[in-house]
Amino acid sequence: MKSSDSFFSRVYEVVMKIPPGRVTSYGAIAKYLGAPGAARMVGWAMNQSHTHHEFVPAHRVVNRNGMLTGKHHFEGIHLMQELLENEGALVRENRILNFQEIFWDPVLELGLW
DNA sequence: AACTTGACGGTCA
DNA sequence: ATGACCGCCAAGT
Repeated sequence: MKSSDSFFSRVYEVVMKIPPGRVTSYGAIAKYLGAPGAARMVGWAMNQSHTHHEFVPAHRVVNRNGMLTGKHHFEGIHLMQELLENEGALVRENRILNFQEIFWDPVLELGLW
């Protein structure tokens, strides 16, 4: 276990709390974890998310513009989009059209302590 | 051991 | 509005 594992675990913990049909951003998670500016690390955590013992809905994490920047890391080039659409998100051209409506901010939903 | 590369995001010109 | 820069720091080369 490396020191970074705790950070990664916290990221997974938050991501797993995202309700189906809702999405959040890398930056929002980083901010919630008290590491504003470390959004890239959240992205890296998602990259490793498959190693976690529990299912991590990484498809519910997009960038701040609601764009599916991580779609290439899923098995199928369209898997991420399909998963989101199955949950009610409106996706078009790699972007979530109703991003504002379904955005789930951990700071607001879980509280910033 | 040094340098590059990111599933990012805010700031400044 | 657009684009360059910079901080973040783990992994890969």
